[in-house]
Amino acid sequence: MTSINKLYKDIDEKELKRLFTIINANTLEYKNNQTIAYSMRNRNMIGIIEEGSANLVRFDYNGSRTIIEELNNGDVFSDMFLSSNNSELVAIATSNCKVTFIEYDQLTKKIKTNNTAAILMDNLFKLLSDKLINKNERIELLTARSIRNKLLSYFELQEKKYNSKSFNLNLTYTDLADYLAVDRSAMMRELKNLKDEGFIKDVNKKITILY
Amino acid sequence: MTSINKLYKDIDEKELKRLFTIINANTLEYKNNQTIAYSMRNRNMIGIIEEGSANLVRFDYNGSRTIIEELNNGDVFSDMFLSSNNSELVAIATSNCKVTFIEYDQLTKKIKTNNTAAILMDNLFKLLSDKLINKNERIELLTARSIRNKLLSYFELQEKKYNSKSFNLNLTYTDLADYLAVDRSAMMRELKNLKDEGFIKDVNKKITILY
DNA sequence: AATTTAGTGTTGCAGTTGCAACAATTTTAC
DNA sequence: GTAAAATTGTTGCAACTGCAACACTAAATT
Repeated sequence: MTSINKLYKDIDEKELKRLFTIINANTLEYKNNQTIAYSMRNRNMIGIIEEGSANLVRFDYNGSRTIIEELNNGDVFSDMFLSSNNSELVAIATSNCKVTFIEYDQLTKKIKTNNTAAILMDNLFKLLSDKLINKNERIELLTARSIRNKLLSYFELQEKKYNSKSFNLNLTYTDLADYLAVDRSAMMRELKNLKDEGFIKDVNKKITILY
Repeated sequence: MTSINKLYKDIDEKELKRLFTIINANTLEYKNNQTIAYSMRNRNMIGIIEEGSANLVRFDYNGSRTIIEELNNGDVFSDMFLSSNNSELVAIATSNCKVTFIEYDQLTKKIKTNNTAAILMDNLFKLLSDKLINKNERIELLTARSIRNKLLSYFELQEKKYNSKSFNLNLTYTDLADYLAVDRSAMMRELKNLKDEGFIKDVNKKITILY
Protein backbone atom coordinates (compact mmCIF):
# COMPACT_ATOMS: atom_id res chain seq x y z
CA MET A 1 0.00 0.00 0.00
CA THR A 2 2.71 2.45 0.96
CA SER A 3 4.49 1.70 -2.27
CA ILE A 4 1.70 2.78 -4.64
CA ASN A 5 1.69 6.05 -2.85
CA LYS A 6 4.27 8.47 -4.20
CA LEU A 7 4.32 10.26 -0.91
CA TYR A 8 5.63 7.21 0.88
CA LYS A 9 8.21 6.30 -1.73
CA ASP A 10 11.38 4.90 -0.14
CA ILE A 11 9.80 4.96 3.29
CA ASP A 12 9.55 1.95 5.55
CA GLU A 13 6.04 1.43 6.93
CA LYS A 14 7.26 0.90 10.48
CA GLU A 15 9.39 4.02 10.39
CA LEU A 16 6.49 5.97 8.99
CA LYS A 17 4.22 4.91 11.82
CA ARG A 18 6.84 5.94 14.35
CA LEU A 19 7.24 9.32 12.69
CA PHE A 20 3.49 9.84 12.58
CA THR A 21 3.33 9.24 16.30
CA ILE A 22 6.11 11.75 16.93
CA ILE A 23 4.54 14.51 14.87
CA ASN A 24 1.02 13.83 16.12
CA ALA A 25 -0.40 12.75 12.81
CA ASN A 26 -4.07 11.97 12.93
CA THR A 27 -5.88 9.51 10.70
CA LEU A 28 -9.62 9.85 10.26
CA GLU A 29 -12.18 7.95 8.25
CA TYR A 30 -14.93 9.48 6.18
CA LYS A 31 -17.93 8.00 4.45
CA ASN A 32 -18.83 8.78 0.86
CA ASN A 33 -20.22 12.29 0.44
CA GLN A 34 -19.04 13.35 3.87
CA THR A 35 -17.30 16.68 4.26
CA ILE A 36 -13.67 16.57 5.24
CA ALA A 37 -13.53 19.68 7.35
CA TYR A 38 -10.69 18.82 9.67
CA SER A 39 -7.85 20.14 7.56
CA MET A 40 -9.47 23.47 6.99
CA ARG A 41 -9.38 24.43 10.64
CA ASN A 42 -5.68 25.02 10.65
CA ARG A 43 -3.48 26.60 8.08
CA ASN A 44 -0.32 24.54 7.53
CA MET A 45 -2.28 21.34 8.06
CA ILE A 46 -1.78 18.88 5.24
CA GLY A 47 -4.24 16.10 4.45
CA ILE A 48 -3.06 12.90 2.83
CA ILE A 49 -5.56 10.62 1.14
CA GLU A 50 -4.59 7.15 2.33
CA GLU A 51 -7.52 5.29 0.88
CA GLY A 52 -10.44 6.25 -1.31
CA SER A 53 -10.97 9.55 -3.04
CA ALA A 54 -12.31 13.04 -2.54
CA ASN A 55 -12.99 16.25 -4.41
CA LEU A 56 -11.71 19.65 -3.48
CA VAL A 57 -14.74 21.84 -4.06
CA ARG A 58 -15.43 25.54 -4.08
CA PHE A 59 -18.86 26.93 -3.30
CA ASP A 60 -19.40 30.29 -4.94
CA TYR A 61 -21.35 33.15 -3.41
CA ASN A 62 -24.29 32.13 -5.58
CA GLY A 63 -24.08 28.53 -4.41
CA SER A 64 -22.71 26.98 -7.59
CA ARG A 65 -19.97 24.47 -7.04
CA THR A 66 -16.73 23.92 -8.92
CA ILE A 67 -14.41 21.00 -8.54
CA ILE A 68 -10.96 22.47 -8.06
CA GLU A 69 -9.14 19.20 -7.82
CA GLU A 70 -9.84 15.52 -7.76
CA LEU A 71 -7.95 13.76 -5.01
CA ASN A 72 -7.01 10.12 -5.13
CA ASN A 73 -4.95 7.70 -3.18
CA GLY A 74 -1.67 9.34 -2.24
CA ASP A 75 -2.75 12.88 -3.05
CA VAL A 76 -2.29 15.70 -0.63
CA PHE A 77 -4.35 18.80 -0.05
CA SER A 78 -3.98 21.78 2.19
CA ASP A 79 -5.05 25.32 2.82
CA MET A 80 -1.41 26.11 2.25
CA PHE A 81 -1.93 25.49 -1.45
CA LEU A 82 -5.14 27.46 -1.73
CA SER A 83 -5.97 31.11 -1.89
CA SER A 84 -7.34 32.07 1.51
CA ASN A 85 -9.30 35.13 0.46
CA ASN A 86 -11.57 32.94 -1.57
CA SER A 87 -15.02 31.59 -1.35
CA GLU A 88 -15.65 28.58 0.83
CA LEU A 89 -13.47 25.59 0.16
CA VAL A 90 -14.07 22.07 1.36
CA ALA A 91 -13.02 18.56 0.55
CA ILE A 92 -15.84 16.09 0.04
CA ALA A 93 -15.32 12.35 0.09
CA THR A 94 -16.29 10.73 -3.21
CA SER A 95 -15.95 7.27 -1.71
CA ASN A 96 -15.36 5.93 1.75
CA CYS A 97 -11.91 7.19 2.55
CA LYS A 98 -9.16 7.47 5.07
CA VAL A 99 -7.22 10.69 5.53
CA THR A 100 -4.09 11.38 7.54
CA PHE A 101 -3.48 14.91 8.76
CA ILE A 102 -0.04 16.18 9.53
CA GLU A 103 1.13 19.61 10.52
CA TYR A 104 3.67 20.99 8.11
CA ASP A 105 5.56 22.80 10.87
CA GLN A 106 5.90 19.67 12.95
CA LEU A 107 7.24 17.81 9.97
CA THR A 108 9.89 20.39 9.08
CA LYS A 109 11.07 20.53 12.66
CA LYS A 110 11.98 16.87 12.43
CA ILE A 111 13.79 16.71 9.12
CA LYS A 112 17.20 17.31 10.65
CA THR A 113 17.00 14.51 13.16
CA ASN A 114 14.63 12.05 11.55
CA ASN A 115 15.55 10.52 8.23
CA THR A 116 12.01 9.42 7.47
CA ALA A 117 10.81 12.98 7.92
CA ALA A 118 13.45 14.16 5.47
CA ILE A 119 12.37 11.65 2.84
CA LEU A 120 8.72 12.46 3.40
CA MET A 121 9.48 16.14 2.95
CA ASP A 122 11.35 15.40 -0.26
CA ASN A 123 8.44 13.35 -1.58
CA LEU A 124 6.02 16.07 -0.57
CA PHE A 125 8.05 18.60 -2.51
CA LYS A 126 7.95 16.42 -5.56
CA LEU A 127 4.20 15.95 -5.22
CA LEU A 128 3.82 19.72 -5.14
CA SER A 129 5.95 19.98 -8.26
CA ASP A 130 3.66 17.45 -9.92
CA LYS A 131 0.64 19.46 -8.89
CA LEU A 132 2.20 22.52 -10.49
CA ILE A 133 2.79 20.59 -13.68
CA ASN A 134 -0.85 19.57 -13.74
CA LYS A 135 -2.04 23.11 -13.13
CA ASN A 136 0.21 24.40 -15.90
CA GLU A 137 -1.20 21.79 -18.21
CA ARG A 138 -4.74 22.75 -17.42
CA ILE A 139 -3.92 26.42 -17.92
CA GLU A 140 -2.43 25.54 -21.29
CA LEU A 141 -5.73 23.95 -22.29
CA LEU A 142 -7.86 26.71 -20.85
CA THR A 143 -6.01 29.41 -22.74
CA ALA A 144 -6.84 27.90 -26.14
CA ARG A 145 -9.19 30.21 -27.97
CA SER A 146 -11.86 27.81 -29.15
CA ILE A 147 -13.51 24.58 -28.11
CA ARG A 148 -11.99 22.89 -31.12
CA ASN A 149 -8.48 23.93 -30.08
CA LYS A 150 -9.12 22.97 -26.49
CA LEU A 151 -10.14 19.51 -27.56
CA LEU A 152 -7.23 19.12 -29.95
CA SER A 153 -4.79 20.29 -27.27
CA TYR A 154 -6.30 17.91 -24.79
CA PHE A 155 -6.02 15.02 -27.21
CA GLU A 156 -2.43 15.91 -28.04
CA LEU A 157 -1.59 15.96 -24.36
CA GLN A 158 -3.09 12.51 -23.93
CA GLU A 159 -1.21 11.32 -26.98
CA LYS A 160 2.07 12.44 -25.43
CA LYS A 161 1.13 11.07 -22.05
CA TYR A 162 0.28 7.61 -23.33
CA ASN A 163 2.72 7.80 -26.20
CA SER A 164 0.04 6.59 -28.58
CA LYS A 165 -2.47 8.06 -30.99
CA SER A 166 -5.12 5.89 -29.37
CA PHE A 167 -6.22 6.21 -25.78
CA ASN A 168 -9.23 5.84 -23.58
CA LEU A 169 -10.87 8.90 -22.13
CA ASN A 170 -11.00 8.38 -18.42
CA LEU A 171 -13.33 11.30 -17.93
CA THR A 172 -17.01 11.46 -18.74
CA TYR A 173 -17.83 14.00 -21.44
CA THR A 174 -19.60 16.02 -18.81
CA ASP A 175 -16.43 16.14 -16.74
CA LEU A 176 -14.26 16.89 -19.75
CA ALA A 177 -16.48 19.85 -20.59
CA ASP A 178 -16.05 21.06 -17.02
CA TYR A 179 -12.32 20.55 -17.19
CA LEU A 180 -12.08 22.57 -20.38
CA ALA A 181 -14.58 25.08 -19.01
CA VAL A 182 -16.95 24.93 -21.96
CA ASP A 183 -20.60 24.17 -22.45
CA ARG A 184 -21.12 20.45 -22.71
CA SER A 185 -23.51 20.53 -25.64
CA ALA A 186 -21.25 22.90 -27.55
CA MET A 187 -18.36 20.56 -26.89
CA MET A 188 -20.34 17.56 -28.13
CA ARG A 189 -21.15 19.47 -31.29
CA GLU A 190 -17.48 20.29 -31.88
CA LEU A 191 -16.50 16.71 -31.13
CA LYS A 192 -18.94 15.61 -33.79
CA ASN A 193 -17.43 18.06 -36.24
CA LEU A 194 -13.95 16.71 -35.55
CA LYS A 195 -15.23 13.21 -36.19
CA ASP A 196 -17.10 14.19 -39.36
CA GLU A 197 -14.07 16.04 -40.70
CA GLY A 198 -11.89 13.00 -40.06
CA PHE A 199 -9.58 14.46 -37.46
CA ILE A 200 -10.39 11.88 -34.85
CA LYS A 201 -12.19 8.62 -34.38
CA ASP A 202 -14.21 7.99 -31.27
CA VAL A 203 -15.34 4.45 -30.63
CA ASN A 204 -17.11 4.70 -27.35
CA LYS A 205 -14.61 6.71 -25.35
CA LYS A 206 -11.58 5.34 -27.13
CA ILE A 207 -10.19 8.27 -29.06
CA THR A 208 -7.87 7.85 -32.01
CA ILE A 209 -6.08 10.79 -33.56
CA LEU A 210 -6.08 10.42 -37.32
CA TYR A 211 -3.70 13.12 -38.48
CA MET B 1 18.42 42.56 -0.88
CA THR B 2 18.13 39.11 0.62
CA SER B 3 15.31 40.34 2.81
CA ILE B 4 12.91 41.37 0.04
CA ASN B 5 13.35 37.93 -1.35
CA LYS B 6 10.95 35.43 0.23
CA LEU B 7 13.31 32.64 -0.65
CA TYR B 8 15.99 34.03 1.61
CA LYS B 9 13.71 34.83 4.52
CA ASP B 10 15.43 34.23 7.87
CA ILE B 11 18.70 33.46 6.15
CA ASP B 12 21.95 35.23 6.90
CA GLU B 13 23.71 36.46 3.78
CA LYS B 14 27.08 35.11 4.86
CA GLU B 15 25.64 31.69 5.64
CA LEU B 16 23.86 31.67 2.32
CA LYS B 17 27.06 32.34 0.44
CA ARG B 18 28.76 29.53 2.30
CA LEU B 19 25.92 27.14 1.47
CA PHE B 20 25.95 28.16 -2.18
CA THR B 21 29.62 27.30 -2.35
CA ILE B 22 29.04 23.90 -0.79
CA ILE B 23 26.22 22.95 -3.15
CA ASN B 24 27.94 24.37 -6.23
CA ALA B 25 25.43 27.08 -6.89
CA ASN B 26 26.14 29.07 -9.99
CA THR B 27 25.19 32.68 -10.56
CA LEU B 28 25.00 33.99 -14.10
CA GLU B 29 24.08 37.33 -15.59
CA TYR B 30 21.84 37.87 -18.58
CA LYS B 31 21.08 40.90 -20.64
CA ASN B 32 17.56 41.98 -21.54
CA ASN B 33 15.97 39.69 -24.15
CA GLN B 34 18.62 37.03 -23.69
CA THR B 35 17.56 33.41 -23.41
CA ILE B 36 18.19 31.76 -20.06
CA ALA B 37 18.90 28.26 -21.25
CA TYR B 38 21.14 27.06 -18.47
CA SER B 39 18.44 25.67 -16.21
CA MET B 40 16.78 23.69 -18.92
CA ARG B 41 19.77 21.46 -19.49
CA ASN B 42 19.24 19.55 -16.30
CA ARG B 43 16.07 18.38 -14.70
CA ASN B 44 16.09 19.15 -10.93
CA MET B 45 17.96 22.36 -11.58
CA ILE B 46 16.25 25.33 -9.97
CA GLY B 47 16.77 28.90 -11.13
CA ILE B 48 16.41 31.78 -8.71
CA ILE B 49 15.93 35.29 -10.03
CA GLU B 50 18.26 37.38 -7.88
CA GLU B 51 17.87 40.62 -9.77
CA GLY B 52 15.77 41.76 -12.69
CA SER B 53 12.98 39.84 -14.32
CA ALA B 54 12.24 37.21 -16.93
CA ASN B 55 9.36 35.48 -18.67
CA LEU B 56 8.81 31.78 -18.84
CA VAL B 57 7.72 31.29 -22.42
CA ARG B 58 6.34 28.45 -24.48
CA PHE B 59 6.83 28.26 -28.21
CA ASP B 60 4.11 26.25 -29.89
CA TYR B 61 4.60 24.00 -32.89
CA ASN B 62 3.24 26.80 -35.06
CA GLY B 63 5.64 29.33 -33.57
CA SER B 64 3.20 31.34 -31.51
CA ARG B 65 4.42 32.19 -28.06
CA THR B 66 2.61 32.17 -24.74
CA ILE B 67 3.87 33.61 -21.50
CA ILE B 68 3.45 30.88 -18.92
CA GLU B 69 4.74 32.84 -16.01
CA GLU B 70 6.28 36.20 -15.26
CA LEU B 71 9.28 35.91 -13.01
CA ASN B 72 10.47 38.66 -10.75
CA ASN B 73 13.02 39.16 -8.07
CA GLY B 74 12.97 36.20 -5.73
CA ASP B 75 10.98 33.94 -8.03
CA VAL B 76 12.08 30.44 -8.85
CA PHE B 77 11.62 28.39 -11.96
CA SER B 78 12.52 24.89 -12.92
CA ASP B 79 11.85 22.07 -15.29
CA MET B 80 10.72 20.26 -12.19
CA PHE B 81 7.57 22.37 -12.19
CA LEU B 82 6.86 22.04 -15.88
CA SER B 83 5.43 19.34 -18.02
CA SER B 84 8.34 17.77 -19.88
CA ASN B 85 6.42 16.30 -22.80
CA ASN B 86 5.53 19.77 -23.89
CA SER B 87 6.55 22.12 -26.62
CA GLU B 88 9.76 24.07 -26.17
CA LEU B 89 10.07 26.05 -22.98
CA VAL B 90 12.56 28.78 -22.28
CA ALA B 91 13.05 31.65 -19.90
CA ILE B 92 13.77 34.98 -21.53
CA ALA B 93 15.20 37.92 -19.61
CA THR B 94 12.85 40.92 -19.68
CA SER B 95 15.52 43.13 -18.13
CA ASN B 96 19.15 42.70 -17.31
CA CYS B 97 19.12 40.04 -14.66
CA LYS B 98 21.08 37.78 -12.41
CA VAL B 99 20.10 34.19 -11.89
CA THR B 100 21.42 31.65 -9.42
CA PHE B 101 21.13 27.98 -10.28
CA ILE B 102 21.07 25.30 -7.64
CA GLU B 103 20.57 21.61 -7.95
CA TYR B 104 17.62 20.39 -5.97
CA ASP B 105 19.29 17.09 -5.11
CA GLN B 106 22.37 18.80 -3.76
CA LEU B 107 20.21 21.02 -1.58
CA THR B 108 18.18 18.19 -0.08
CA LYS B 109 21.32 16.25 0.73
CA LYS B 110 22.41 19.07 2.98
CA ILE B 111 19.27 19.79 4.94
CA LYS B 112 20.14 17.43 7.74
CA THR B 113 23.53 18.91 8.46
CA ASN B 114 23.20 22.48 7.31
CA ASN B 115 20.65 24.69 8.98
CA THR B 116 20.66 27.26 6.18
CA ALA B 117 19.85 24.53 3.70
CA ALA B 118 16.91 23.49 5.84
CA ILE B 119 15.54 27.01 6.00
CA LEU B 120 16.07 27.48 2.28
CA MET B 121 14.19 24.27 1.62
CA ASP B 122 11.35 25.42 3.83
CA ASN B 123 11.17 28.75 2.02
CA LEU B 124 11.29 26.99 -1.31
CA PHE B 125 8.37 24.81 -0.27
CA LYS B 126 6.38 27.87 0.67
CA LEU B 127 7.20 29.54 -2.63
CA LEU B 128 5.89 26.48 -4.42
CA SER B 129 2.73 26.66 -2.35
CA ASP B 130 2.36 30.29 -3.37
CA LYS B 131 2.81 29.35 -6.99
CA LEU B 132 0.05 26.79 -6.62
CA ILE B 133 -2.21 29.42 -5.12
CA ASN B 134 -1.56 31.68 -8.09
CA LYS B 135 -2.21 28.92 -10.57
CA ASN B 136 -5.44 28.03 -8.84
CA GLU B 137 -6.49 31.66 -8.97
CA ARG B 138 -5.78 31.88 -12.65
CA ILE B 139 -7.68 28.67 -13.29
CA GLU B 140 -10.61 30.11 -11.38
CA LEU B 141 -10.62 33.10 -13.72
CA LEU B 142 -10.13 31.04 -16.84
CA THR B 143 -13.07 28.79 -16.07
CA ALA B 144 -15.54 31.67 -16.06
CA ARG B 145 -17.89 31.28 -19.01
CA SER B 146 -17.80 34.77 -20.48
CA ILE B 147 -15.49 37.74 -20.78
CA ARG B 148 -17.81 39.68 -18.53
CA ASN B 149 -17.56 37.08 -15.80
CA LYS B 150 -13.84 36.78 -16.21
CA LEU B 151 -13.47 40.51 -15.72
CA LEU B 152 -15.82 40.59 -12.75
CA SER B 153 -14.01 37.65 -11.14
CA TYR B 154 -10.70 39.33 -11.73
CA PHE B 155 -11.91 42.55 -10.17
CA GLU B 156 -13.35 40.70 -7.19
CA LEU B 157 -10.04 38.98 -6.68
CA GLN B 158 -8.26 42.32 -6.70
CA GLU B 159 -10.84 43.72 -4.31
CA LYS B 160 -10.10 40.92 -1.86
CA LYS B 161 -6.38 41.20 -2.38
CA TYR B 162 -6.24 44.91 -1.69
CA ASN B 163 -9.21 44.86 0.63
CA SER B 164 -10.71 47.82 -1.19
CA LYS B 165 -13.24 48.43 -3.93
CA SER B 166 -10.70 50.70 -5.59
CA PHE B 167 -7.39 49.54 -6.94
CA ASN B 168 -4.91 50.18 -9.70
CA LEU B 169 -4.52 47.69 -12.47
CA ASN B 170 -0.87 46.79 -12.61
CA LEU B 171 -1.25 45.07 -15.92
CA THR B 172 -1.71 46.66 -19.31
CA TYR B 173 -5.05 45.84 -20.92
CA THR B 174 -3.18 43.87 -23.51
CA ASP B 175 -1.60 41.76 -20.78
CA LEU B 176 -4.87 41.39 -18.92
CA ALA B 177 -6.51 40.06 -22.07
CA ASP B 178 -3.68 37.54 -22.38
CA TYR B 179 -4.02 36.59 -18.74
CA LEU B 180 -7.74 35.98 -19.13
CA ALA B 181 -7.13 34.32 -22.50
CA VAL B 182 -9.59 36.47 -24.44
CA ASP B 183 -9.41 38.71 -27.45
CA ARG B 184 -8.27 42.16 -26.41
CA SER B 185 -10.77 44.09 -28.48
CA ALA B 186 -13.62 41.93 -27.23
CA MET B 187 -12.44 42.54 -23.70
CA MET B 188 -12.30 46.30 -24.23
CA ARG B 189 -15.86 46.16 -25.55
CA GLU B 190 -17.04 44.27 -22.49
CA LEU B 191 -15.14 46.64 -20.22
CA LYS B 192 -16.97 49.50 -21.84
CA ASN B 193 -20.28 47.75 -21.29
CA LEU B 194 -19.47 47.29 -17.61
CA LYS B 195 -18.68 50.98 -17.35
CA ASP B 196 -21.78 52.05 -19.28
CA GLU B 197 -23.99 49.83 -17.16
CA GLY B 198 -22.53 51.31 -14.00
CA PHE B 199 -20.87 48.20 -12.61
CA ILE B 200 -17.43 49.72 -12.49
CA LYS B 201 -15.65 53.00 -12.86
CA ASP B 202 -12.33 53.16 -14.65
CA VAL B 203 -10.34 56.34 -14.32
CA ASN B 204 -7.22 55.58 -16.25
CA LYS B 205 -6.37 52.17 -14.87
CA LYS B 206 -7.78 52.82 -11.43
CA ILE B 207 -10.78 50.53 -11.21
CA THR B 208 -13.60 51.10 -8.74
CA ILE B 209 -16.26 48.48 -8.17
CA LEU B 210 -19.61 50.20 -7.80
CA TYR B 211 -21.88 47.41 -6.62
C1' DA C 1 13.81 65.61 -30.04
C1' DA C 2 12.56 62.61 -33.31
C1' DT C 3 11.37 58.13 -34.54
C1' DT C 4 9.91 53.73 -33.68
C1' DT C 5 7.41 50.57 -30.98
C1' DA C 6 3.78 49.30 -27.80
C1' DG C 7 -0.70 50.05 -25.94
C1' DT C 8 -5.55 51.91 -26.20
C1' DG C 9 -10.08 52.52 -28.10
C1' DT C 10 -13.51 51.34 -31.56
C1' DT C 11 -16.31 48.95 -35.14
C1' DG C 12 -18.50 45.57 -38.62
C1' DC C 13 -18.98 41.07 -39.44
C1' DA C 14 -18.99 36.18 -39.53
C1' DG C 15 -18.41 32.23 -37.01
C1' DT C 16 -18.60 30.15 -32.43
C1' DT C 17 -20.61 29.34 -28.17
C1' DG C 18 -23.85 29.12 -24.30
C1' DC C 19 -28.40 28.23 -23.11
C1' DA C 20 -32.66 25.76 -22.94
C1' DA C 21 -34.93 21.81 -23.84
C1' DC C 22 -35.73 17.12 -24.76
C1' DA C 23 -35.21 12.03 -25.71
C1' DA C 24 -32.53 8.08 -25.06
C1' DT C 25 -29.29 5.46 -22.69
C1' DT C 26 -26.37 4.08 -18.91
C1' DT C 27 -25.12 3.94 -14.19
C1' DT C 28 -25.96 4.15 -9.37
C1' DA C 29 -28.48 3.39 -5.23
C1' DC C 30 -31.85 1.20 -2.34
C1' DG D 1 -34.47 -5.58 -9.70
C1' DT D 2 -36.42 -1.41 -10.07
C1' DA D 3 -36.58 3.39 -9.41
C1' DA D 4 -33.92 7.39 -9.44
C1' DA D 5 -30.08 9.88 -10.97
C1' DA D 6 -26.49 10.85 -14.15
C1' DT D 7 -24.68 10.90 -18.76
C1' DT D 8 -25.01 11.18 -23.73
C1' DG D 9 -26.62 12.96 -27.99
C1' DT D 10 -28.99 16.49 -30.53
C1' DT D 11 -31.05 21.00 -32.12
C1' DG D 12 -32.60 26.00 -32.75
C1' DC D 13 -31.57 30.34 -31.58
C1' DA D 14 -29.77 34.45 -29.64
C1' DA D 15 -25.88 36.33 -27.79
C1' DC D 16 -21.07 36.59 -27.50
C1' DT D 17 -16.53 36.57 -29.15
C1' DG D 18 -12.56 36.50 -32.26
C1' DC D 19 -10.72 38.57 -36.17
C1' DA D 20 -9.27 42.28 -39.07
C1' DA D 21 -8.59 46.82 -39.54
C1' DC D 22 -7.73 51.42 -38.38
C1' DA D 23 -6.84 55.88 -35.80
C1' DC D 24 -4.92 57.66 -31.89
C1' DT D 25 -1.94 58.12 -27.76
C1' DA D 26 1.80 56.83 -24.66
C1' DA D 27 6.22 54.95 -23.92
C1' DA D 28 10.70 53.51 -25.15
C1' DT D 29 14.97 53.98 -27.87
C1' DT D 30 18.67 56.31 -30.04
